[in-house]
Amino acid sequence: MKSSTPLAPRRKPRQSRAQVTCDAIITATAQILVKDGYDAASTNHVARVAGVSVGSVYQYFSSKEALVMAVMERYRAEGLTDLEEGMARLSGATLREALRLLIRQVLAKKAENPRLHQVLVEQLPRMRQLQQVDPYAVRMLRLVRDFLQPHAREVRPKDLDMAAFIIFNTVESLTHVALSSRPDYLTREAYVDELCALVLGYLQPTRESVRRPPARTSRTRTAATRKSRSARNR
Amino acid sequence: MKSSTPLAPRRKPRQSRAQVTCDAIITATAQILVKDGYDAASTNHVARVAGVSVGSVYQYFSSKEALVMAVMERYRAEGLTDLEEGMARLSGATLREALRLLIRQVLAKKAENPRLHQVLVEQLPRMRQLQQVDPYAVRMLRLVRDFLQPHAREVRPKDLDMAAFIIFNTVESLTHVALSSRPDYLTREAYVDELCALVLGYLQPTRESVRRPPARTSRTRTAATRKSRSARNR
Amino acid sequence: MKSSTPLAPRRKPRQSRAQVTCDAIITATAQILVKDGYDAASTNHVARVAGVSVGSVYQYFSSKEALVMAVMERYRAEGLTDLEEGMARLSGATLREALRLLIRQVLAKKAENPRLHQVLVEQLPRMRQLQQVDPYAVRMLRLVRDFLQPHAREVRPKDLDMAAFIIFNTVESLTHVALSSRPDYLTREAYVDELCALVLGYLQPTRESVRRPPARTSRTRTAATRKSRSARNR
Amino acid sequence: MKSSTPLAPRRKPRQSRAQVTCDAIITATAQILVKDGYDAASTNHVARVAGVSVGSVYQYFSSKEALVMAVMERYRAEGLTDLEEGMARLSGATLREALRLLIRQVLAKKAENPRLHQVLVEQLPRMRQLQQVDPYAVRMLRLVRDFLQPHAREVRPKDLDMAAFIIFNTVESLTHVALSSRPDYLTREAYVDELCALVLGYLQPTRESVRRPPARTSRTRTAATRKSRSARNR
DNA sequence: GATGAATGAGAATTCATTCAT
DNA sequence: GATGAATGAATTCTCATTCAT
Repeated sequence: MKSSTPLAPRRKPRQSRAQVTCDAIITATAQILVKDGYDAASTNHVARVAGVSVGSVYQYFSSKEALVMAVMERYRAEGLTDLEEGMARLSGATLREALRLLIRQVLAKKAENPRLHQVLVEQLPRMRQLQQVDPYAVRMLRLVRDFLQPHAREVRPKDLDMAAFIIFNTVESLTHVALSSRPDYLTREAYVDELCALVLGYLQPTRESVRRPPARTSRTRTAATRKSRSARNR
Repeated sequence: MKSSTPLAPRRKPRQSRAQVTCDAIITATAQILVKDGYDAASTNHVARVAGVSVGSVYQYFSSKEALVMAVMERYRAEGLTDLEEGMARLSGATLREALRLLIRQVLAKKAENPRLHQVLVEQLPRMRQLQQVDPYAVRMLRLVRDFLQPHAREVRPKDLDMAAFIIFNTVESLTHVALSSRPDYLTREAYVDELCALVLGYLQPTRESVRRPPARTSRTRTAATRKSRSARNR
Repeated sequence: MKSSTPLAPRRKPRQSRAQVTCDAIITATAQILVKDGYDAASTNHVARVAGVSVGSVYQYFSSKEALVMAVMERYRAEGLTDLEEGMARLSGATLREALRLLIRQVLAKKAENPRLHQVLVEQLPRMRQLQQVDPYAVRMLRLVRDFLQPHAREVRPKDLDMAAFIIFNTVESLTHVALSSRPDYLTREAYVDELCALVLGYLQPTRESVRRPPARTSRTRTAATRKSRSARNR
Repeated sequence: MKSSTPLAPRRKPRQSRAQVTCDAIITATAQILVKDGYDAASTNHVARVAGVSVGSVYQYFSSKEALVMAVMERYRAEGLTDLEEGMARLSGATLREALRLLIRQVLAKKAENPRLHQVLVEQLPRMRQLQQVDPYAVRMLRLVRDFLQPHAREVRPKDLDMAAFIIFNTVESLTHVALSSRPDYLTREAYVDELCALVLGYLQPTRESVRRPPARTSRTRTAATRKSRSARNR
């Protein structure tokens, strides 16, 4: 349908005024994506909103796709940075604590600008057809894997790459799908609990992994919990 | 952008000839979606492939969206039926066995026509904007919930609706994402194992839920594992 | 720069109203080419002048080039037919007489619509890049060759294909160039004389080939002419 | 369409550095014309290839047309000089010898850079619309006329201006058309022979003008030929 | 019911040209 | 003199949709 044009920005602006223009264009694109969706983000519309001429848009972006790509890039770079920082702050936390923090962060990030998130995720497959590899996804997975690595022995899955893939995508998807079809879940602490239970139950199926607040002596607690649950379910 | 037209087929054709035409149109649309993607599925193209005139397409479908919607409807109806039948065949199976069967079925279904699945999933959000509620999703969730209900006492989550939501979307998403970015996973039994572990670990976190074939001496081994892990975590 | 699109008309119109539209489009294109030149013949402009929508233009012609091609085709078909008819009327004429008639006809044809002729000739090379072979040119040359064939023994050149090529292009070019840079020549009988002299001198260098009116007994006349000319040149 | 801007270079650069820039621009234009054709020769592209900014291009050339014009000018000036030199070397040669040399030279010149020649010839008409008179053509014709002048008495045509026009354009056109549609002819000595025959037959129709090497006993053979032909024609 | 010709708004993209720095 | 960012009119072409036959 479309000959594959390179999606990378066309030229790196050298003069500062060019940088301003370039930023304005990306920002305008994001705005339109949020307000009116992908189809409304025509290059002319973007130019108009950015307060520049179409020509300027094409000076920096070789196509409409490149434009969306740039927004995506920016958004995902943020996500990556956030996650990196989040993880940096995690030293000393238990796996359970760490997971809860990270899941909460992912939810918060997406809830921050749900519309943009939504539109970008919807366009991802389209972009992937054009870009063979998705360096962002690769780095994200690596991050999760590196997070799991030190816990390798406490954790059931042997294939940490697959585990990272599963965990990352589970959290992403469940956040995303809640966002679009059960927004009420996003504000319910129970949902976070369940996500944590899901991931922890996957990583450490023999532990009781859901009760909050975290107990001190895991062995005893587990036994207790198990008993009490049987009681409840009776 | 677009005035919201009703997406239901325009007329239920009563004559069998008309039914044939209508089917041909849906089939043609599906074909094109699979072969060339959403953008290529122009109404004229569909008409040509279906061997009818554009006029006839508009006789049965009020818009392009209605067309895609019909394909989606058909595809999802199949999925629903499959799941219903799958569940019907489940009587007597343990939760673990049942889950494995169902997960395998979902994977198989999607792998059957990955391209169509992909395109339709990509278009889902677009459709959702037009249809506020997604009756298919509702029924799917109900099905999963009804499946969980009899196991309510063996299972940790108390909010079975949320559990159904989480399980259903987890399996769907992980199948989908594997399809598009890790097709190799689809053929690896280990991936099915992990999905089962994920869901079972969520539903029954205190049980050992992954080893295959299912261990007979689970209690002992579980205890042992638990001990060694506690040791490590100390 | 441009991926090579097929230049043949897109669809043969089946309904008569379509034929009307199609003709109107070609006629409008020709008009614009004549009045404003190639660059002005934008598809929108053509549509406007033809009194149809751009969409209709693209229904029948796959690109702007196809449009010009159609005009060319029509114009050249006329030229071919004219030449065929002209030759049919030639039975019994001597080579000299025949040539004079044909040359006069070519000149007349081009003078008939000089502007159109000019524009089309200018665009020929562009079209040739798109169409590998030029069937019209082939047929024209064959026509000239077939005209020479019966005279093969009266005529000096042995390679009749090359002779046809040379004669045809000489007459064409000299007509064309006169048209664009010496329009005064077109109305001067002397110019026709010279063209005849050129071609005849090429075909039959030993004959005296220019004097008008045609003499009866060629042998005597030739001798006489030769003598008188020497006298003049003295 | 376009307001008629003067086509002469904007400023004659006096500083040598500027001259270098100016040359670089013309050379770049020529290069692009050769490699990618007229449409690809955008001013920005030219600037990039020339290693200057668009602004600099417009410092020296008032428009894109002026740019192409400059290339044309340069190319044609070469042609003119070549012809002048060629003629200067001709003293003592017979008309026949002279013609053969000149024709060969024209062919060689065009074959030297066929692509450039082609592009420029295609653009000639466009340029002519802007420049009413073509001083180059005028000078070329004068040159040919001056060449004919001394032979005025050996030569049939009396209107030497028209003769120059015809000869010049015949040779030019037949070279050009061979270049673009019968490149094989360019390397065949027979083609040169035929061109010579054409021109000589035009200038001196009573002489035998084609046999090569030039016959010494032309009178006898000519007579013989004439006889046999008359016989055939009888 | 069916056809397919016609529509036309609107999309992406280019490129000659200007002008502030 | 030189730069290159910015311009924006203009162009090609598509496609969902309508409606006369």
